[in-house]
Amino acid sequence: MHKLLSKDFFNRPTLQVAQELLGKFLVRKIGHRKIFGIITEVEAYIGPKDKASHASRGRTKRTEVMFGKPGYWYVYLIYGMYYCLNIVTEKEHYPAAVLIRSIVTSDSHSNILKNIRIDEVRGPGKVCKYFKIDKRFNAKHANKKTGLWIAAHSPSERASPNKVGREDYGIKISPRQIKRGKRIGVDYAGKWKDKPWRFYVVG
DNA sequence: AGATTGATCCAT
DNA sequence: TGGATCAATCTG
Repeated sequence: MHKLLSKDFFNRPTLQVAQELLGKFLVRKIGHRKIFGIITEVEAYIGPKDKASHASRGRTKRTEVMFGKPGYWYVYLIYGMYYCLNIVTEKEHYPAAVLIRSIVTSDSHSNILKNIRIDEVRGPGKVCKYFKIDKRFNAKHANKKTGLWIAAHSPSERASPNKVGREDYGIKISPRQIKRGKRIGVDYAGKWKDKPWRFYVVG
């Protein structure tokens, strides 16, 4: 089983969701192929007051999705060139989301826990490029029908489930592997710019 | 450090 | 309607 993360997972405090997303699998289905990666870096954008968040300008056509239901994608174009992927969190009408900044990837022939052929994709623009994500996903539910979702376990068909040392066991991130820091690229956000709402995996 | 690039938002 | 801005990335 792939254990697709559901609305209940995202309908919680954003800082908690953000940290728990580390180690989860981002999965993109294109035709019959699946691309997947393990989430290694995220940032939280929380509430209507957070000046670093697009939602601080209120409900607009663009930010509407952040005020919507948890478990939906918020995808926007930045600098006219790069897409950024967020997953909406918390209850409807409270604007919050988690930006997925980095992943590590491994194809189905690899064994992640054996550390064979792991590629890092660092930066939200590069994550979207790697997964072929664009505005079409904006405001879509994160599920298999959409073709883009988050799972607790690897979608690999090859690995055996529930065996330690196999991909399908999932990735356990210990608290000591998680670092916390300021969000990137939000120096304009006044007192909000220094909020330690970025989480990333080391080692 | 500078260029790139276009959707978005708000003040004309 | 115009123009500043921007949750980034690449090249020097």
